[in-house]
Amino acid sequence: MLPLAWYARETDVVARALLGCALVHGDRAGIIVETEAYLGPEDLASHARFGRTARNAVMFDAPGVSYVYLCYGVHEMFNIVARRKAEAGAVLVRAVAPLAGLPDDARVGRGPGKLTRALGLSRAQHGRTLDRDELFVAAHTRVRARDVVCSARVGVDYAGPWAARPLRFTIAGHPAVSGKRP
DNA sequence: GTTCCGATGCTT
DNA sequence: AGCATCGGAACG
Repeated sequence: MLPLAWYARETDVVARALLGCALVHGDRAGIIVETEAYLGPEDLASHARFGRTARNAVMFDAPGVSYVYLCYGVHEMFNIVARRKAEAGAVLVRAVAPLAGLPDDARVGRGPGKLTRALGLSRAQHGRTLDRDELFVAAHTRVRARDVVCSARVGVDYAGPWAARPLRFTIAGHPAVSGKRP
């Protein structure tokens, strides 16, 4: 299990480091293959851009805590608070490959809304520290630097200059990465 | 194959 | 009003 201090680094560094790690919820688990870093209030794509609100408050608190919210009224999104000294920061987990307790089908964890459904994550897990048997992240597979692709984040075109920043991290060519097939 | 659109509810 | 999405319908 990764200790809470592991998340107390720059948000983009944590986003990259989460690739290949196992996200475990109860008896279900997936290997993280896609993440996005959302920086502090200056990041116009981040929920933190409006400052601290009722929804995003945990982003401003201690690292290693889950931030779960409902998107488009339909999908639960699972984030992990991660930052060093910035005012706020979180990593959106966008895709996992089945590891345990899931159908052996890359599609079930492909996309941020799909993975939360597959792993049974919802706002019930919001604000939980990731240091309990029930919900945690563990080191699993080492991912080589040349197997990591950085690109622009998905669905943030409104964010002006921040939309193009390479803050999305994927394992190159992995079948569970969201989006179109290459 | 691509593009378009409705569902659905919470946030500012 | 708009959104850190998804799946199905419509179209070529």
